Amino acid sequence: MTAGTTQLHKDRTAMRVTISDVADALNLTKSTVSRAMNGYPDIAEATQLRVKRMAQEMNYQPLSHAQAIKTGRTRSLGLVLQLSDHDAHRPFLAEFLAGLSEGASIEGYTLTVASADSDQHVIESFRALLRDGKADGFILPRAMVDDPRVKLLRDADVPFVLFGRQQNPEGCSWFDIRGEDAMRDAVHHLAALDHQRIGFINGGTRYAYAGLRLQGYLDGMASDGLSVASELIVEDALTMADGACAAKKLLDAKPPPTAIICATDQVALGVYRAATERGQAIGRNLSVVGYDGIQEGAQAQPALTTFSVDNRVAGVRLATLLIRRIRGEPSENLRETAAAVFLDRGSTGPPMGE
Amino acid sequence: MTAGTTQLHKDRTAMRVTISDVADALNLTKSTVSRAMNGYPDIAEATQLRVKRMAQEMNYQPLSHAQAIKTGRTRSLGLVLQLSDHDAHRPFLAEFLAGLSEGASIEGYTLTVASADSDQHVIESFRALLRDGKADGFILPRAMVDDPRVKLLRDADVPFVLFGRQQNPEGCSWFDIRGEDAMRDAVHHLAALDHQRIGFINGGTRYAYAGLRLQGYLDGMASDGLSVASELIVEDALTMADGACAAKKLLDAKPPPTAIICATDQVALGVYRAATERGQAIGRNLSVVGYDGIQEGAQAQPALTTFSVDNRVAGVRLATLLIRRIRGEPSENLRETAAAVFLDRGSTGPPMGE
DNA sequence: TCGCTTGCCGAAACCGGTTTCGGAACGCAA
DNA sequence: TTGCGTTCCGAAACCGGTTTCGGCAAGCGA
Repeated sequence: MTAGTTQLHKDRTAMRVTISDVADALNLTKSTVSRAMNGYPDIAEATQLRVKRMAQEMNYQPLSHAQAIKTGRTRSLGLVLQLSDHDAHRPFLAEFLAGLSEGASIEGYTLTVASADSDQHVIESFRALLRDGKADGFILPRAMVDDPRVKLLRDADVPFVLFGRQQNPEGCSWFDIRGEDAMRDAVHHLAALDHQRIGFINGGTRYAYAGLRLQGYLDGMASDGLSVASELIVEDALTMADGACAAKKLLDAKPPPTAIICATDQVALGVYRAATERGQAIGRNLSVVGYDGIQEGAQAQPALTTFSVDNRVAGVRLATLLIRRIRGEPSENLRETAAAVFLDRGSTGPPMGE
Repeated sequence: MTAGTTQLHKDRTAMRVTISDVADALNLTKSTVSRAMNGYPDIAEATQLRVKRMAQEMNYQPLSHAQAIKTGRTRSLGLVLQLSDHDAHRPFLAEFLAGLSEGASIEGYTLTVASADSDQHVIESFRALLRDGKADGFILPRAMVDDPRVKLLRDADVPFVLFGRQQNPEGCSWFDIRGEDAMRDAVHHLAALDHQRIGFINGGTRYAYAGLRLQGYLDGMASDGLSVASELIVEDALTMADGACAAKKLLDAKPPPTAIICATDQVALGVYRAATERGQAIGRNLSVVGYDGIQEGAQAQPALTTFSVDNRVAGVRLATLLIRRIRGEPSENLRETAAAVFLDRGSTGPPMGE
């Protein structure tokens, strides 16, 4: 009785099954069980099987912090959020976290989250988490162009994975969405509608994605035989307000663009605002394409045509990549990209001759 | 040389200062150092001081997972996010996390985050985190009316704190914003503008806050001598769409309300949409008051009058309360509430006689 | 002066694992 | 048979802490 097979034991450690329990049950020593569990070659295959089966049966799982004391690794992934970041990524955070913790838990890892409000504090967080063995490696959200986190962790030989790519790939692993492909596709989409003057509002230049997306836009324009006008390109727009401001500038060009591609949905919504203020009808007088797939875009009038990014999947992939990295796979084997999904909604249409 | 005082050690454990190092430096045994650090009474006060000073000087900090193996506690706070939750709380998440990890790190704790997509999985996450010593206690965001998490953790005698209050307070600690006061103040604000027919759209009834806010609304109406019309109250609106739907229902009442108080900003923005579709001008034909202080409210036209909640502070408070709870303080000493801050913006005005 | 408490600390066991080392048992060739 | 190399596992040390236990020395009263 009392056994409470799956209860949240009141009496703490009372009923944890330890490695010794398993060893006793098999008439082996704990050293043998340990080596069997960890796949050491000097254990007979039959024994290894017996041990693993029994462990399964007894529901034994080694205590991560007990192994950590010897191995130094505690089966947890570190994530340091940088808050001074404008709010752009906040809507993604929940899904991203869900993905990370899902990917982590599949392999028996957990996720440790810290936050910091400056580059300096991010570094300090890394150090503290490592020092205390609270993280075996790190996920770096929002890869930056000259990322100080990368420099640090690479030099220190600490495993990490980036959400986003890196110019100098040495020692870097990553998962990323091919934003450049999306921008190129956006151009094609608009060109197919007969747009000629297509503007581009890019995101924060400190982020690695900006360079890629700009290139995608340029490639698209070139491959469609469209000429690129420098006055139709604005860089470094982060917020909705930035987007509105940039849109005004673009709409003041002469001739103005008939379509604007935005590196982020936030910015695209800013374009909505600016255009609406000028009495331009989105999707008719002005076509807009965004990127990210944030919810506000779906609710805008008309719904924003955009490329949606699955941040949950990104989290899952990043977690599994990091775990493989921690387990010793070389970083160059651990690089993945995926495509964004085009959502053709209401904010594009053929250009209006006026 | 090479010492690399504060480097992110490449060579792993190589240079960690252990309890034995401190003991050697003082010509004491590690048992003495341990007891001194933990304030055992059988250590001379002078010795305790010497030890602590030396520890400070040598930058010694016990390895949490080394102590955990004996004590069972690992100095980390658990947070299990429930994703099936509609997206309402997502914008808050970043600030909330920042607050939590800030409050945690002040006391040398870290934050472990997991996620789940059902009540059942939440429970399993709790269990897994406890089992592996990944959490000494839990923060429970979004207190629910009959919260299964509370039942479980209370019975299991695991420390936890709620963001939100609980009807049956036994064993519960919490931090909460007094939404009922806000709703009451909203009524007063509108009554002072001469509104008589004031509608109320409440949030999800499964959440603990809904009951409180409704009561606040009712109290406010009563204390201002206004009569409450049941057709002007809608419960259980979670999303913007719900808000729009509820608003339509209210506006169909005869006579319709001249003002609507919403338990959340999300819902208030839904009211915006519904009202605008009917050609009602917010702030003129219809006054609206929200609650939460989300960013979209500030950008709406006109800016939404609301009560802003500081989720970062909430996180800090919750973390420190939980740590005190873990350290043994009785739960009834660990209950705090704070006021929301009224943001008088553009969405309210005197009722228009028509 | 003696015995007994009390204050303070060291010795050693312990926590739940990992890892090194050595040796028993076995197979096989000489 | 002996000798030798493998295969496989047990014994024991170890990781960095905590905690129990016991003993020494000082302090105290008789």
